[in-house]
Amino acid sequence: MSTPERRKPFPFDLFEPKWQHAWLDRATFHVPNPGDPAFDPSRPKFYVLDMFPYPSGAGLHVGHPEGYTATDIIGRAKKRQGFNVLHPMGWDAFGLPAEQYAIKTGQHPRVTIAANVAHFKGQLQRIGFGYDWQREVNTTDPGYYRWTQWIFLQLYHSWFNPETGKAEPIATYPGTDPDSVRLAYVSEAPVNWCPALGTVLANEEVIDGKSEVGGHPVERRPLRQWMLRITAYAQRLIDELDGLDWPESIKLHQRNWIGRSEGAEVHFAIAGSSEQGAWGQSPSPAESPCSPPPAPCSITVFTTRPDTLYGATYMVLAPEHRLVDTLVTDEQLTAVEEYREKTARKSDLERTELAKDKTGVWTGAFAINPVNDQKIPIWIADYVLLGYGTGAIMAVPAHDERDWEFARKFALPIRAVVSPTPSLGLGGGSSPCEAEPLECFVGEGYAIHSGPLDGLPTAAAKEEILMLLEQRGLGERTINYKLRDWLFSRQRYWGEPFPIVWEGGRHHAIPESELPLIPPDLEDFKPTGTAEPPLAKATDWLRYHRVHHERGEPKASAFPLPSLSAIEGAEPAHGLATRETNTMPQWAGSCWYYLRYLDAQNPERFVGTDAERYWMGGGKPGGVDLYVGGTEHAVLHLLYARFWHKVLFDLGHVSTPEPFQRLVNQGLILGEDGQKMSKSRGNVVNPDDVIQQYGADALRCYEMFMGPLEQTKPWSMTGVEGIYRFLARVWRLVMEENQAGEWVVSAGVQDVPADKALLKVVHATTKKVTEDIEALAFNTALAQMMICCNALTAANPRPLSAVRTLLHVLNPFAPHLTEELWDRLGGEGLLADTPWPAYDPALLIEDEVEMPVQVNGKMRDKIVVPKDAPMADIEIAAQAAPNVLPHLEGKTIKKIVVVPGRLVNIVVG
RNA sequence: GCCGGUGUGGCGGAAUGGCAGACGCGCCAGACUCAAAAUCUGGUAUCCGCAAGGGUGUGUGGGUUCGAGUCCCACCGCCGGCACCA
Repeated sequence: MSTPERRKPFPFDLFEPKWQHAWLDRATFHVPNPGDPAFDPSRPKFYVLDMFPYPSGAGLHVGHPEGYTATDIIGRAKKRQGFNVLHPMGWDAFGLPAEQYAIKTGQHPRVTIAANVAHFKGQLQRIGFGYDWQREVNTTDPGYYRWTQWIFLQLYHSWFNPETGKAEPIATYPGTDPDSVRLAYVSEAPVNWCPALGTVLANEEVIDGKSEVGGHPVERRPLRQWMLRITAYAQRLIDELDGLDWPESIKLHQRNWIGRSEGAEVHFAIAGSSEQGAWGQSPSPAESPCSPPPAPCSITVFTTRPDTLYGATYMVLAPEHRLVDTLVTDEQLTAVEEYREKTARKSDLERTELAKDKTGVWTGAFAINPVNDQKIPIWIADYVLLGYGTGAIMAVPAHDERDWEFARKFALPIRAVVSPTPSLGLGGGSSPCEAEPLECFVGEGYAIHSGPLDGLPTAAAKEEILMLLEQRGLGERTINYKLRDWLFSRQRYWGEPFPIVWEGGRHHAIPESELPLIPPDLEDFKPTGTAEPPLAKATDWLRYHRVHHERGEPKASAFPLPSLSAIEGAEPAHGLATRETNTMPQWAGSCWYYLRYLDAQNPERFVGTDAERYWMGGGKPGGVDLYVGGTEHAVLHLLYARFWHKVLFDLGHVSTPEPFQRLVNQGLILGEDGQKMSKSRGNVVNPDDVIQQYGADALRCYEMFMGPLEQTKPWSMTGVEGIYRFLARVWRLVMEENQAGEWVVSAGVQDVPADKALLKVVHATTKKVTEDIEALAFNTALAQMMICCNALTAANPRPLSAVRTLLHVLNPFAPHLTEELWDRLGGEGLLADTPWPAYDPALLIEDEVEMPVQVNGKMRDKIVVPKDAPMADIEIAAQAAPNVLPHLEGKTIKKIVVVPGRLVNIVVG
């Protein structure tokens, strides 16, 4: 015989779907835009945003609902507190994860994505999230990526004007070669090529020499690629963090990633290539045949310590440096070539992680240290990176760990020029001292053995040498950033095609009227295995036929597009032009999705002006009031989105300089074993199973009760049961079973006034929950509601008004249960539409207060005194307390500290 | 190596410089039950004590203060990130 399933403590399986449908049918969480008939301009706006998911085949894991529940609680509470709440959701569906999944299953990504989106959406709806589904976006929808392509064209048609510090239309560029300054440009630089994935990757997508997706090896390879000039915004991306309410750790992370460092570029003449001795002889740069701007006979280095220039005893170029070929002597040619080949074969991993042991070879050439005319050897070594600074350094082994190591290994001279203390420098003067220091000193101190700099503290020495270098044209102040331009093209099928055509080796934008540019419907969308993108297989699509616009140029065009024929003098209608076959990276769609939500259906613009001003407005730099997501996006997504937003802001398309005002990172949820959840560990918790067994409200409340939102914390199934029991107690507060086994409203709930103590608990709960939601302290809000529930359970009869208040404040956490009980108790309309309760602070004040009494800081007894008893009375009562007396015996009272309403401390000696 | 975070009962965690351990889990006892589950009630840091009460206690060691989990200094452990960026 089959055992009937044990009866559930409350019928969540029946009422949860019911209320989910009610919210959908009534569009409870739809919010109108300015201009819509239902729009209420008297309400303030609140834009609360989740990081939208990749709809992968695996479905949601319990990490997703953590942040999503937090924002849902905020959104539901704010709505009931009188805000127009925008809380949307969408799908980040282009890119590698989706495409890899499609390849694995052999189905077209369009098909798998549609299925995955349906799956994800169903899961989210079963948790009861109050999203405005009328604003749903999908980055792979032509109506969406049309505008991703449009934004790319804005980048393509713009340049960063250093004078104004802003992006401007390319037409304002005074130079002759606009292609050299566009924010979207083509580069031939070496890139991270991943053979297994068949694509290049951004620096950020390569971890330890392996691809972030899949962990495949990555190698360096020169390829023609689209780049976005994010480095132009480096300074603004640092500076404008200041106005944002982000965790300091994330701001710091971004600052470090951008990696600003102040220093100098110094020009070193190459010995033998021309006359040298610029320091003492020719103060005027114009007179020197070999003076800067750097001619081929000099090497420019970047340094943050120009004050150590006198200690530069050799020089190192990156092995790939352009000048190596011209510098190398015949004797050293073989060694250099061998070394360069060996380096090229090394993976990034070998070059950095494993290779703490320095390697390098001498080129045979010498440079001249411009301050003392010393001949110093020029080496190549792979500890110098081509991509940073000028790809060349002056080596100061006495004051740089890496140079020190290298100099020791190859027996190069080491010369101390900074002393940690001023006294050590006294005897030194300017006399050369070749005695090698015993250890490397990288800190700041006082210059020694440095001619005119001697005795100066490091900061002043830097200033002095910079002045001298600049006077003589031997160097200049520079600021360098670690941040590189953003490699923006991928050799994959599943991404936005570029709105670009090639003709005679040159690129041109297609007109906006031709957007969206839809990719060809390839049957075989797998990577080609070569650097040739899959789109190149679509021969028909590839051929570009210029569309003649009978109705003239499209209206939204911000800048007149150059005519192809005008530039090339060619006849484009004959198929001479071919489309760009690269596609955009996954990040493209997520760079601006928060803007599309504002006006998701707009066919005319990427976002309507009024909608953008309203939802992003509020007088702060960032428009989104609260953005919740994981730390894994601390630099990539958040930096890219800020960059695009600033470009759009500069060009006048959006009204704020920053996208996200307040950012909160939810913490990682670990498995029950305290380990990171993963399939291989078998500790993955599926939210569907939790809902099946305990209901959506229990899932939501447990995720919030686990601990502080931002903290990493382990899952516990018994913890879920604890919350489940709490929800069941709330249910039984209102409902009981009759003899037929049906749930009916309990006779214990009566319309009677609450007594004073109960009233206090209820109002204290309203206060605490209201404040804790604001502070995102959901765990303590739930703890208070448990206290309230326990107090109500003990009350007989249970006052209806008090029960209702608990339902009010519990509603954002457990929306289904509270909606059901609200309905059973005869509440009007949906609880989700009901105004948030107020509390009366007067009810929280006690007539009498209990005060602990300490003697010398140790708790001894407690006294109860009237709320506003005079200090003197309190002191007397405290000294008379039974458990205090023995501790005062034989001692003299030195002092009595009375903190009104808190405690008394009697100090005795 | 550098940067950030974090250390509180058996567990998750709570605590504007003012009663450490709220709330929940677990455990123990009791009620209900023929019995169990569920539910309800009470207890539960640790040591001494029959108890009243007392000693100790928020990673370690110092300091500031009438009073420190909280503030300051120096360490230690764990977690995360960056990593030859000149």
